[in-house]
Amino acid sequence: MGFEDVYAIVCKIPRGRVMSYGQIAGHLRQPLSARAVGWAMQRCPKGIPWHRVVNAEGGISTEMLTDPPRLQRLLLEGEGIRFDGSGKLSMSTYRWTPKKTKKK
DNA sequence: CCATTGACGAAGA
DNA sequence: TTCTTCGCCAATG
Repeated sequence: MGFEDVYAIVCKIPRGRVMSYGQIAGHLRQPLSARAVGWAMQRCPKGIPWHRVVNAEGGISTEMLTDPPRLQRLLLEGEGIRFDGSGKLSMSTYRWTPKKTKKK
């Protein structure tokens, strides 16, 4: 499983929706590789909607790591996503489930 | 080859 | 509910 697979899925996430690292790993048939997905995202090439990837709790994992800080949240809010008082979004509301690419 | 780390996550305490 | 531990994958020293 190459990072290309990860990027391919991320690119399919529609505007205003999100996916978690573990969810993406699951679609690559490797539900235990959430961390590897995170690694891939950290090195994601430009041009992909990286901000639509959040952790399983609906929280932002890049809060203090972007320039400027909280950039991811700003981008998501710009797509209409609302955050609660804990700085988290509702996964049940915004989670996106791509079609299973039948590529075993 | 082994140890450590990291945009993760589920299970325990 | 919050904090800690452990497992997993890929990359690095």
